[in-house]
Amino acid sequence: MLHHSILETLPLELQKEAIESIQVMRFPAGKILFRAGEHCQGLPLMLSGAVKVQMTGVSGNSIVLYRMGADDICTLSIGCLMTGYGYRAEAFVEEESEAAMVPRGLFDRLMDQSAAFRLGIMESYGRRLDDLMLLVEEVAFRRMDERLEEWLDARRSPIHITHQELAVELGTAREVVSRLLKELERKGRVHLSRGRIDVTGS
Amino acid sequence: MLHHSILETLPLELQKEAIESIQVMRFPAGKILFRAGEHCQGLPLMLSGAVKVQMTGVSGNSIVLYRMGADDICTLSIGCLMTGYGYRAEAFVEEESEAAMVPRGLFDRLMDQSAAFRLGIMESYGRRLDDLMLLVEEVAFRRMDERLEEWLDARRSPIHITHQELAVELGTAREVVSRLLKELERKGRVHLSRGRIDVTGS
DNA sequence: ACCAGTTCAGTGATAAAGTCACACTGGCGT
DNA sequence: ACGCCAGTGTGACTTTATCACTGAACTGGT
Repeated sequence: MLHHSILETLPLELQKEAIESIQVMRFPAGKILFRAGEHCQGLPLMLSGAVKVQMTGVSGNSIVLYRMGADDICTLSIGCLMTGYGYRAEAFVEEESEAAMVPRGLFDRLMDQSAAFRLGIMESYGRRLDDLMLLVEEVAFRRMDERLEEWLDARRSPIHITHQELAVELGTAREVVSRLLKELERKGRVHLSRGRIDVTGS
Repeated sequence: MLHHSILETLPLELQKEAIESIQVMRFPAGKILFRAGEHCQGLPLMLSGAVKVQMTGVSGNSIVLYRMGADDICTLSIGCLMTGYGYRAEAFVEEESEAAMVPRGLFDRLMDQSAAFRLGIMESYGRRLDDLMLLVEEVAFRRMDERLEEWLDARRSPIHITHQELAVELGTAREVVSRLLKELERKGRVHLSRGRIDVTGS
């Protein structure tokens, strides 16, 4: 049930407890894992799939902060659990995912007794910190046309996405994305249709 | 020697080891704790003072990411230690600071044996994550004039800072700060002189 | 006190990005 | 076939970023 997750590396005794007290949940694509303001219901340790975490500003604009994948633990949930404050961001399941929901007591015991688990936690934190630092730099200083082109080049055509969704990926306005894409189409780099972008390598 | 730091809460045995293997260092204001690209020389656990962490983009522009204060552990250093990569940011001492430099071995032992220490680490990580998420939102969506006014209102006049330094605080260009400040001066909100801003409440 | 060098600040011109308002269009359900 | 509406295109305007340059304020040396 625990696949190849970090939980498999636990000493047998702990593993037994883990299997008893952990609930493995399966989330379909499109599901909302949590919303801003909600309180933490347990610590998701991702076993498979992909979840994007995004935040909505006071202005109503949103931006994708980072993504979680297998073996990531939701660091935001740890924070909520510790402080008792609600989430500041929201999480969407992008690909069907499985997560082990670790209860508080077990989390504390794992932190206490498994160096491998601690390492996993710190790696998750490290990745998040890194992702966010890079994002700050991007948003603060890089040009939108460059960022858009990189984003497009990083996936395989055809890309199924609306301009609005793409704007949230980049943290900008829908109109900006529409205009930049149109410009790329004029240059022959892409072909646009409703909800779809074909990148024509040339 | 360890003041009121988290290290005081350790069981006696560990505290003894800590006192033996930890070097308490004192950094004068202005000192550079580390630069981008450098490798980690030990884990600073702040005992007092204030350190700002900032990052420089490829464009050459810089932005202040967050600040560390008493009882913060440098999460960036943990990351460097774990991964072996160099720092992605640089750290400047703002106020004379003291930090306990925790060697790798002791860090592992503390993580293993002290729940309080683990909690401290997770709190530091949580604060950093929070700071960065808020910053992303600010930089991506908020107006510069508002952010500047808030920044000014959050300190007490007179403020000794150059426009360039203030631009790094906000993650923008020096000219933008100069123009916005001039505008505020026209409105009678501030009085400007070289390296100094007087906020005239009105 | 004067000068040279350097840092800091101000500003015009222009480009990029964000905002607001509104028109158009492709696809879906009835 | 029609209406509906999410998705897209675009003009007009504002805000922010960038480039290039000027001048003012401080520094240290003579």
